[in-house]
Amino acid sequence: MNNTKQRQLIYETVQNNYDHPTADEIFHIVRAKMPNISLGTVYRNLGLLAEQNKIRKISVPGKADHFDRESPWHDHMVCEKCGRMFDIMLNNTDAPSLVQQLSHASHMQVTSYWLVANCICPDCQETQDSIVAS
Amino acid sequence: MNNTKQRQLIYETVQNNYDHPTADEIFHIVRAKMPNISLGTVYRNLGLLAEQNKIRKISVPGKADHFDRESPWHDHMVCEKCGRMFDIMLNNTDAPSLVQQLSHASHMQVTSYWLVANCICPDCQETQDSIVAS
DNA sequence: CTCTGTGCAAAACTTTTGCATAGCC
DNA sequence: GGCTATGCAAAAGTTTTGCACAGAG
Repeated sequence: MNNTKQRQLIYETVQNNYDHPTADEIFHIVRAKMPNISLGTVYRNLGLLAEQNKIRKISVPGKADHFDRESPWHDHMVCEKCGRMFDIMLNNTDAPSLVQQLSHASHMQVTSYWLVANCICPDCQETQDSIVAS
Repeated sequence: MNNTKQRQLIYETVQNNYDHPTADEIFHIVRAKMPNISLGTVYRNLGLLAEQNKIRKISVPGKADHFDRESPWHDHMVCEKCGRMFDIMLNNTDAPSLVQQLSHASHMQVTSYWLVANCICPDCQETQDSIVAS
């Protein structure tokens, strides 16, 4: 895998971004610094980088995929009010991992999973509370 | 919501099918009985029925959505060899539900989640074993 | 009769791909 | 120089939507 300027920039962009951007959002960010880069290149490199576990791809039902910087394993939640995506560490206790729970319950070999939870984030919860209270 | 022949047939088709068909598969099944039905009608009704919890929509990353008959809550696994989809009951024990686990770990209100696991099903596991053994 | 749903086709949206050219090693 | 990657645009795959007409209540 060659080390091209495009690939490097795409990688750094994801790695330095904490907002779980989509491919299209990454395209626009990257394009500000490299005006000729194409969307195809962004998709190709996001796919390759994710395949090598240098970044992570997060699928969301019915929406475009999001991408996350490389970091210790965690899951994701999406606020159903504002749409922002949040990280969540499911296994901060010594409970069985979700893969273990799934294997155990199914009696099959489970290799991985996709999980996205719907939540109401603290900001939106507060707004909701103040509406209810008023 | 009117009770049309199309809607009724689509509903029955999903309800009587145990293979987690996609919209397109449902379209072909239904079309055998009602040759003029359109794909748009199938999509519209699957969406409506899922919204009213009369059937369930199961998203799979990078693939078309699948649909499942109405039945007690369960999650889904996809065999990474043969692609078949299986039901799984995660909560057959008295362990905390996944929603509880997520709420607890995140300190947010979790309303629902989407989960699809990758597995190797018994049939494919067996094939694999016999290859290894030979 | 009125309102909702259908059929058809076009469009929307995301992602992938073919191909000629450019750039890395 | 050879091989990989890029840019561009077209295509693929799934799902949604606009509109005129048909059917349900």
